[in-house]
Amino acid sequence: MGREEESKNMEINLSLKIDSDDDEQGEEVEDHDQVKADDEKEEVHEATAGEIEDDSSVIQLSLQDNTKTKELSALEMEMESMKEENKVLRKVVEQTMKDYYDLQTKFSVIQENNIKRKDHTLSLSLQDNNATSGEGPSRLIHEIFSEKFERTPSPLPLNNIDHDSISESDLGLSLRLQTRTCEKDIEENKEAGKREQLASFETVQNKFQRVHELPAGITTHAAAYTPPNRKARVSVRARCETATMNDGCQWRKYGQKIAKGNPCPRAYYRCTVATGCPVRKQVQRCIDDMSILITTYEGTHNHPLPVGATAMASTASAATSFMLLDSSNPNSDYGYTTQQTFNNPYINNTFHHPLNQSSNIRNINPNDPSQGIVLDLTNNNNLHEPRRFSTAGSSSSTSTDQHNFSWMQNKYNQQSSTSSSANIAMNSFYKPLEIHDRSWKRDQESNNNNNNVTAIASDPKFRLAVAAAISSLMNKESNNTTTNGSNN
DNA sequence: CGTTTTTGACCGGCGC
DNA sequence: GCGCCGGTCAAAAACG
Repeated sequence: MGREEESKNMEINLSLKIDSDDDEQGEEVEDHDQVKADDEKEEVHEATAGEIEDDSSVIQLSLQDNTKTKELSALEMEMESMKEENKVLRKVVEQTMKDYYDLQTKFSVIQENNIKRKDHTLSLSLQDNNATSGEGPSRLIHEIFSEKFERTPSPLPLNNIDHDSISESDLGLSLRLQTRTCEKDIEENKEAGKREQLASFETVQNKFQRVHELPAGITTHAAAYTPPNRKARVSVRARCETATMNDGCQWRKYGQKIAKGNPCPRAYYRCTVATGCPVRKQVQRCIDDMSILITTYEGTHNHPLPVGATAMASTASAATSFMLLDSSNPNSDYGYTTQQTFNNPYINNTFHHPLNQSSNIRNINPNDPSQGIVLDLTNNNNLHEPRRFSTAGSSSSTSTDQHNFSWMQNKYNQQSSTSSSANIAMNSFYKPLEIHDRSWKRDQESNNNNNNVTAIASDPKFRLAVAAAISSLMNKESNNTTTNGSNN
């Protein structure tokens, strides 16, 4: 801010200088003209008087004329040279201003990149193709599927996916991998970095493939970069009208708090699929957009997950794969250097949250995507106007805000009509999701040089994970449709 | 009556 | 040492 003001001042000062110079110059010119005109008048007047009064003085006067003409021409020459000098000076000032603006632009770009680097979030979007028409995400998903089935001899028994029967329109889902990194740095380290990252990714991938080959063929790379004494975490942002996002697991609410900085209460759930399952999740509305639900998962399930939960786990695995890859990037801010081992023989849906080294895990603000990995299932292009609850009540049910959402109304209806949050329709999980083709295209263009995305997108394991995630979602949806249909 | 939710109390880490 | 704050506990209430 200070710098901006300073620059404005500089600009103003400079422009004032130029103006004043111009004015002075103009005044000088005017003065010269005035002098010239006065002199001429005097000359005429004097000459006339001389002719009338004394003929002998004519020679003297003509001599005076000659000297004055010489003086005038000298003055004109001087003016010309000054004009030239003025032009040169203007050019110098213009050049300086140009340089200044160039520097300013570069500085702002650098600053932006620094912010981006700090806000190093991974965004995975599962979106509804019906929301808009477009080609970007659907093209990727098509690519993933076609490559998966045509090129990669899949060890995966993805019986839910029929290559012939699934078209992108049928699927209605698309996946977008977006990373925000310092593009300049990436460009600079284009060649070396690419090779390094790919190499390190492959190395670690191979390493963990051997250890954590999942039954479904999905490999998690998450374990490597979870610090000790810190449970893996990931935040999922999704537009959701219901109180909680259905992820296929059974959860029991054990607490609710109003966290600082967000009037929306944060709900604490623990997994009840199996006794002693250490997985917790926190659910909180986004303060900026109340339609967005931020779900933060923590820990690792000690039991096989339901299909719907597997979808989320797979997606998270894909995301954590990315994080692993990105952690090999020296530019990365992720501070993971240590390991956490898993006992889970089924699904490692370990979610990662790259914490600030000095921060305690409990200080994580789910609203703060800059603090770690975020699975963003929202359409940021169509962010609604910020909607806030009345802070009068701690519970959303007491809110009298006119922007009440159906999830608020449904909250108790659902709770009363279902014995478990897992019974909430799966549709609520991804139905509100929207597409963002424009950003996709933009990202595609801007990420042409992005090694991470390229590496991830071309990674067969990632593709498998994505495919598995989508297949699980589809399976769940079809089950739900059937269930809903039978219920109705 | 069993299960789940609610909600105030409690605990522990952290900063001042 | 104290207060703040996030997270958890557990008794009471609500629900099916």
